[in-house]
Amino acid sequence: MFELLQKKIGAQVRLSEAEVDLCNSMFGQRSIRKRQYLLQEGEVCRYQYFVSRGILRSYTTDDKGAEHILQFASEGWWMADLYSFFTGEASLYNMEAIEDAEVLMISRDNWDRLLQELPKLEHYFRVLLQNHLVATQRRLLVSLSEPAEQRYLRFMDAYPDCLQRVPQHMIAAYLGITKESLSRLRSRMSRKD
Amino acid sequence: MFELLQKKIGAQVRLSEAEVDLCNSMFGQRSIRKRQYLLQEGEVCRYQYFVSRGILRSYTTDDKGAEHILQFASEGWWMADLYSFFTGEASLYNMEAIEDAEVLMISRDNWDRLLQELPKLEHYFRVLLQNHLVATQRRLLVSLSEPAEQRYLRFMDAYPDCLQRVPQHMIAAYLGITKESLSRLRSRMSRKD
DNA sequence: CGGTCTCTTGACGGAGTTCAAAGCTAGTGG
DNA sequence: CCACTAGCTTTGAACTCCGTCAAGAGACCG
Repeated sequence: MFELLQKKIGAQVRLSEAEVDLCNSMFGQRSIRKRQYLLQEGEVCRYQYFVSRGILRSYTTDDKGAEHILQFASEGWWMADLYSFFTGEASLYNMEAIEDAEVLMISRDNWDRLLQELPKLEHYFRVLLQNHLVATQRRLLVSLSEPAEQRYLRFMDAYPDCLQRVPQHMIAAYLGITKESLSRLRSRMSRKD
Repeated sequence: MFELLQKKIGAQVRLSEAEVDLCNSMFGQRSIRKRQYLLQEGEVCRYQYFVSRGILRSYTTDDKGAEHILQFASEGWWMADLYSFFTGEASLYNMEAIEDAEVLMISRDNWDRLLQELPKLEHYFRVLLQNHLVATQRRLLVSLSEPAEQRYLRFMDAYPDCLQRVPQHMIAAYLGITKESLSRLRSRMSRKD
């Protein structure tokens, strides 16, 4: 349950056994079935989630009812609406399991306590955020500058595991195109090679 | 020169006078004229920059020669290619002054030293990154889900100061459309009201 | 002035959307 | 074990927004 979390933290920060135990004690666990929600638009995001099994997505729905996916999170990834988590404002996002999943979760109170007890962890979270920001900026520029086909190729390259586990209409919603366009694009590509 | 920087840091972390001096001593300064570069694609980003006067932009150029703007940075904003800064890899981005500007700059060595001496600052930088990430994620979803006109309205709302100081073709490059499209969009909008 | 930077306008083309329909697959219950 | 349904993918035809290419008009600066 906690091995993966500690492996990720351990890659950035050295913790004693007692510190590891303290850290783990701050987290709760939860199992969630395919198609169930961890969070729905309008609710406050009360936890940061760490995926230990399965795969989740976060997304919004626009005025026309189309979904737009912010993130897929499989084993070892974090998921949260940080704005809502820290401000207590209602979230704009939905978080849903694509497969049956298990998550570790930490509340705002425990998070504050954790960082107070183990200030070293600020470093871990800073690096985490930094990597997240770098990746998000890349994705933004790619989505502004490249046509759908290249974005799909990049996606396949960056997240090969998702290809197997995520239905295509969700990949389309991640890339910013319709499922029909992705379907056509794929058949065009397979005709070529 | 340093007041603005300390004002921003002070909003997150309380520093003694000695600590403020230590912090400031880690930064260099540089003046830069309109249209000059702080960084060009292919170079390593050796500094993180804090804008104390003027306005900068970071952008990429795609294979067709079109520019795509990642960020505008006016007084009080940070600018850097964090990936290049921390890994030493070549940067994908260009950083250029839109107006004559003054920046504070901190090298990688000094940055490491600074965080070692004043670990409290991890907190400041984590919050900074967090806010940046939240804003970038919003922008990404908006760029996937909303038509150009609404994105322009949002931009005017969020960065009214940039409207005055940044030429329109750069705003177009920020929104992900061509200068021609933005021009037409604006004339359509002014005809309405 | 002459050149560069900026914004505008027009005609045409293309990538992707919308709407509608049909096939395919997997899970559920009788 | 079959029948039925719900979710997923594919295909077609018409349309639309935006990009491309080209030309011209102001505005600012040396």
